[in-house]
Amino acid sequence: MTLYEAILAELADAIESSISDQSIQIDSAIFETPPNATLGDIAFPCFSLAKSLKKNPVQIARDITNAIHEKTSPLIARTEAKGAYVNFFLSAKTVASKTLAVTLFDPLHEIKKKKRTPIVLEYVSPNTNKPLHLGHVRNAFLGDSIARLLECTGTKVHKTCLVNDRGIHICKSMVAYQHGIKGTGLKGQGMPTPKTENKKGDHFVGEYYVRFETMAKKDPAMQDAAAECLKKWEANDTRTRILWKKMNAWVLKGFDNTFKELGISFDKTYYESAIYNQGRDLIHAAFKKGIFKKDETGAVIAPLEQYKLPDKVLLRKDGTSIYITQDIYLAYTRAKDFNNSPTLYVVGSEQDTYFNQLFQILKIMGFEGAQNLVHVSYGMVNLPEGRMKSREGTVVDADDLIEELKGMAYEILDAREEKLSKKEREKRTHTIALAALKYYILEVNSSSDMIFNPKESISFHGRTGPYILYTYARLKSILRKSHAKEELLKKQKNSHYSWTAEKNLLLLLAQFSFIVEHAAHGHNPAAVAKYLYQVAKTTNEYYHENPVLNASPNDRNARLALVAATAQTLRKGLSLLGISVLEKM
RNA sequence: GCGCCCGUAGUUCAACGGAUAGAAUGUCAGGCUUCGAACCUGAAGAUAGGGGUUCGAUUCCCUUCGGGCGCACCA
Repeated sequence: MTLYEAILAELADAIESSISDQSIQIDSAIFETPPNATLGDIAFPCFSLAKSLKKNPVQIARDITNAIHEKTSPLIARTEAKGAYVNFFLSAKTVASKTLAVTLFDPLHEIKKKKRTPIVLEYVSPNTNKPLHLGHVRNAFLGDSIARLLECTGTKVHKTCLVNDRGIHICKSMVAYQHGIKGTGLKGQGMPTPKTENKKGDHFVGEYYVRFETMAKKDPAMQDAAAECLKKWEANDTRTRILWKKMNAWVLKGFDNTFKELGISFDKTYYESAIYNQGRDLIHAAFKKGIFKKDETGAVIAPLEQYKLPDKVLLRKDGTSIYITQDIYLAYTRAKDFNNSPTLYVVGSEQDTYFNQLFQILKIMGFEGAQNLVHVSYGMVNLPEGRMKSREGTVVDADDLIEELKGMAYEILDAREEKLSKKEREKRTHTIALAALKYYILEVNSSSDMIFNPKESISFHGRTGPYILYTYARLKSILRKSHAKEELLKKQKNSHYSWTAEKNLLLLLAQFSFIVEHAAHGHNPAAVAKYLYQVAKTTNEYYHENPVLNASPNDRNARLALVAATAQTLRKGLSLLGISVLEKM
């Protein structure tokens, strides 16, 4: 049980003991936060009791309020009935001692003690023909944050990536690269490389992909050349394979750099080229059992009409495999690799139908873990003018975006008096830039589409990552100037907090583990992001009004403890979003 | 055509079926001799239209209009 749940449970007990019908159980989930802090700290709506008690909910609220008094629980300072609501005003002192006892030490201690089943996560899964773009960035941040959330609840997460490193799209880059150059040796002496062009490998290859598209518009033979290249690749043609390997290596090296910049890592990477051909036996076996059918052309299909899904082709009429063939195979492989752990696929919502098909097919094939596969579907990132289209050059490149944000952070840092070492300046610009981007993306509910306006969207003011970083840095600054010992602050948990300003912040801090657990369970980093903004905003309001260092000695220590607890919560919460903090900024 | 998703301040985002629909940004008006102004205070500003269900609807159902995404022997 988290701290906040314990508080709610205590209120639920108080309500239960105040009503005559002892058989009624109060579910703590129905407590609410009043729309306005002046109404109370926690609200209990009485509508649900109206039926069982056969009374007007307004009257019930009045009765409960009359029956609860200060002796009922040390947590409750007073109660007020307002309409059908019982509004609880909590004792600041009790909330403070409960909250600080937890947050000053380890805010998430309670929830990480539970033993939970390990989980496999698949995310990002890029193609190796062009650089990563904003869509991949959303995917990467979501997957990474979901992994962090699950990990902090005590769940072991195996982060996996499926690299789509073969197919016609890669062949297009290869064809464009070779175009017009005949007779070069196997090692490609004299050909441009990322090194000779001084370009990141994925950008280098991506340019050839773009070049292919422009050339193909004028010369239809290019498409045939790409198809020919794919055939050769599948036939294991040496020259083709060597070039493919070389270009893939460039791209993957580029990806590594970008992932490193983004702070993303994987435990295991699967390559499509290594598995794409291996699902056929599974399909054949299932076909023999009569689970799948052949259509009139001879292709193997999964009939899914009874599940209200479109039928799905599993093997081409020539017997070769397609994308889903390997995904089926991968499900079995991964189950073996990770001991049948439940699997989360973090993939865009445009593939909702595809994953319904995949999971249904695995189910009818009798795949053991089929019930434990979840498509974590996230919305598209659109531009103000619509969808990002690589052919029209409207994609937002991940590397460019990071550089632009770093530039903005640098300008602000540069405008300050403080002289920084090169290393420190780089650390700060990077941290601030990534905080802005991660917060901007994670703060939106993941299932929603979002619009990204490159010119206006990212700012460092208001509801942003840098705002929260800034709040943290100021808190740390206060703590530094106080010269207070940590041990001293930890003793402050029993201080007398009686001011409403502190209580707002304390109540928020009390909710931290509660919020985190729900966010982890719901695969929903946005809940944490929103919460952290609330904490930062409340903190700013608080120390703007209430001096800490210049307060009376008793208040000073109590307030310093609150500052320490808040900083701790912000740091921990940000880390769940993959955002690092700065002690100074 | 069939299926899924979405229409909330100028803009970008919130709101377990619950109290006066919240923020941010932009606009306007204020606040640095005061722990860091990447901050704080205040003002104006919104549920696409029409029906229903409910004590109560931004939320659920029907419908109209407007967007997006699927319905590949592409990956």
